[in-house]
Formats: sequence, C-alpha cells, structure tokens
Amino acid sequence: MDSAVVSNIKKPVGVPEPTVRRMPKYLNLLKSMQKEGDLFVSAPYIARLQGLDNTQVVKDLAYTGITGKPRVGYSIEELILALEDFLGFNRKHEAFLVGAGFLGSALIHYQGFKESGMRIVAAFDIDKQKVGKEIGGVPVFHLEKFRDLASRLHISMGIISTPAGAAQNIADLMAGWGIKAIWNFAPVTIKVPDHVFVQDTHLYANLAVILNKLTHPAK
Amino acid sequence: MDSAVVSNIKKPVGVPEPTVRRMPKYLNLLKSMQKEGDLFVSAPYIARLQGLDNTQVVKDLAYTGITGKPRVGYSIEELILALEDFLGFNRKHEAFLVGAGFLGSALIHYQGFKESGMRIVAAFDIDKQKVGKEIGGVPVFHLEKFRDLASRLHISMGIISTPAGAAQNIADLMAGWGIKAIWNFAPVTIKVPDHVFVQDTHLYANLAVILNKLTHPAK
DNA sequence: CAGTGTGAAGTTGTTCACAGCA
DNA sequence: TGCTGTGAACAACTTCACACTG
Repeated sequence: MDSAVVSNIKKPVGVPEPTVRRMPKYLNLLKSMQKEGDLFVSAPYIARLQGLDNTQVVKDLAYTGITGKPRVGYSIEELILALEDFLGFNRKHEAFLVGAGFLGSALIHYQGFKESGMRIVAAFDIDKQKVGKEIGGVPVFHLEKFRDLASRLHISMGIISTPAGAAQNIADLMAGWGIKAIWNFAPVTIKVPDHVFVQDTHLYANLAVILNKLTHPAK
Repeated sequence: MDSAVVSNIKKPVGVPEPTVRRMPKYLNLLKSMQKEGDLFVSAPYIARLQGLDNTQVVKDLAYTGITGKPRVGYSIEELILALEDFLGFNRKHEAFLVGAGFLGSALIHYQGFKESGMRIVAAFDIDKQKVGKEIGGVPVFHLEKFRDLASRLHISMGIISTPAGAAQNIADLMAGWGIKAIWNFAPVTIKVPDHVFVQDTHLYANLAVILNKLTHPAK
C-alpha cells in the first residue's frame, strides 16, 4: 500500500526498547536523589550506580529531550518530569486482570505499580470461590462479566495471569473487545491482531537463564 | 593476566541469551506435542506457532546438538531430552527465597517451576507474623536463620522478593554465604562479586514498555 | 578537566540466500 | 519439493573516540 514511500520521513523508528526498559530505573534513582535534596545528576554517576556505560546513559537521557550542562549534569527535576511523561507514568492507566490466582493476587498487591499510574480496577476468574470477593480492594468478577464491564469502564490494558491453557482464549476475548495492550504472564505465545501490543513476562524464561548458567557454568 | 592469549581457543562464547530464553518455550511445545503422540517436529512448524523466523529456530535447536532429518524434522524425544539437559531442567536445584510477601508467595505457589527442577525449599522474612508459618508447604524462617540453614542444606540459588530497600543487603548476605545465582525481583540494581550470577526480573521494566506504547503509540 | 553530545566502529543477534538431501 | 544446515548480509544496540563547553 505505502511500500513505495520515500524520503520525507525523518525516522520511522522509535526509542530502542532496551532504552525504555532502563528508564524506570533512572526514574527510581532520580526520585530518591531528589528526596535527598540533590538538584543535578551526571550521566557517569548514574552509569556507575547502575553498572552501565557512560555513553549509554547519555544517549538514553537524550531521548527525553532534556539537555544537560557540561561539568554540571542534568536537572533532576526536569529529568523526572520528562521521564514520567515519556513513560506515561503521569497518566492514569486502568487495567483488567484475568486469572486471580497467586500470581494475579501478587500483581494486584504489588506496590511498585502505583507510581506508574497503572491501576488494576477489576479482576476476573472462573473459580466460584473467588468470584464476588475482593483481593486487595479489587473486586473479582466472573469472566462472563468481562465484556460488559470493559465497555462501561474505559479499559486499555489487559493482564493475563491464567494458566497456559486459558491464555489464548483470554487474549482473544481481550482483543475482541478492543484492548490495546496485553501483559501476558502465561507461559505461552499468544496470537493477537496487529494493533494489539503484547508484552510477555515469562518467568521461566528468566529461570532458564539462571539454571542454564548454574548447570553449565560459562568457561 | 591472560590478556595476551591468542588463538587456540575455538570459541569462548556460549549460547546467546535470547536463544536460552526461547528454549523453555520450545520445550513446552514439544512436551505437549509428545503428549499428543507426535514423534517429529519441523523447525518451520515451531516457528509458525511461536511467531519466529525459520532459521532462528533451526539455529536455536542446533545448540542442543540434536540434528534433524531433511523433510522429516527433529525427533521430539531427542529434542526434549537435549533441551532439558541443556537448560538444567533435569537436575534438582534448591533455592532459598527471601521476602515472603505477595510476590514471594506467588513464586512459591507457581506451578510452572516444578518442571524446571527448581524447588524453593525455604523462605525467609523479618515479619514476625510470617515467621514460623508455612506458605504452600514451604517453611518461613526468620532471616537470621539464613546462613545457618544455607550451610546445612546445599543451596546454590537465592531469590530476592523483598522491597527495594532491603535488596542489596540480602544480596550481600547471599553472596557472602556462597550462593551462585540470584534471581532478583526487587526493583533495584544489585551489586555482587563477579562469580555470582544475577538475573533481574523487573516487573516495572516490562510495564514501562507497555505504558510507553500506550501513551506514545508508534508511528 | 569533568562533564555533554555525536559520529564511527564494534558486537551481537536476526534474517536472507542458497547448497545439500531424501 | 520440503526440510536441514550454514555462510553472508543486515539490523539493532553498545562502546569507543573525540570535539565541544563552562
């Protein structure tokens, strides 16, 4: 369709994902520095604390649009605001969570999310034992209520913390309703339409890296 | 010291980490195929199901040492055994978990770990409410008991699911005792001696990717 | 001179192109 | 023809080198 588009576009690429993943760490660090009363940070300082390369930090910070002063560094306040904006942490993001088991409960209780503006507003399960109760102040509904509630509230994000077998169905449900992004904790690859963004957090992928290292120590 | 070493070494490099992270997915898939009675898989088949490139799968599988037959594919059984060996899933790995909050509990209960050979044998916390109880059959001890118990059992892996503030201290404790690998869920960068391997699972890094996508939709 | 900022080089991982095989 | 297997091209990210600045 537009495969022949030439020039004109400066850069269709966005920010490298590894950069995005490092940003919340910077944000955390900056916030705690701010609490200490600091006003400026230098990239090398951040790099040292995070075990990163100087230039890497400089380039990452450049994506925020904030510019630093030689010999002084960057304004912590400016950086915090820019990072929060960049990451979308200064807006409200309401999410539905499906699968209110141990992992789901842990996610609901997880304090760290508060600062990100993401809030789980309802949980869903098919277990009659759980339906009708609350977990950490979040009501648990039967899965059947999903569509209905999703259309009444304005939900852009879905979290899947079900067993593997159920994940694809839930993903279909979410995509079918119109959710924009899915955070998938189930240990399977889910298929969704192109416009739905999926972020996988596969615990056992991380575990695999560790166990592989433990059993076959490098060199 | 050995900076001038030349040739001789074929390849000091190991398996690419992305490959290791994909392997448990292959393993899962293969196991379910085996349950269906299948005997062979082809790389393109796996690729399609996982949304990966053909060659990628072929190259990944090559690391297991298993070789496939043209037009037929790979023996599922051979692959499963090789993957389990490669990932270390066919050995027992006993772990201590520190921080028995919601996330810690979720990890203890998480079924998926069983198949990996990793078992959390004890949890530790400083909360008197939790100490002395059990979570999913795993006893919770006071943190003070860590060293003592670690030296009696043979523990190679530590899991940190404490709040950010406590993580570095726990990491020091683990490293000081002699743990080989740390799985860190606390949202901070921890520093450890070189011989300790750290795998971070930072939930908010994943969340950041999602929220960034939601607030600044690509293109 | 200790920091920012940036283009170039290096490294790592992915995708392409094609040879070989049953 | 449909698959494995591999070397070469490509893309993405990281690190290096160095000009610039207060």
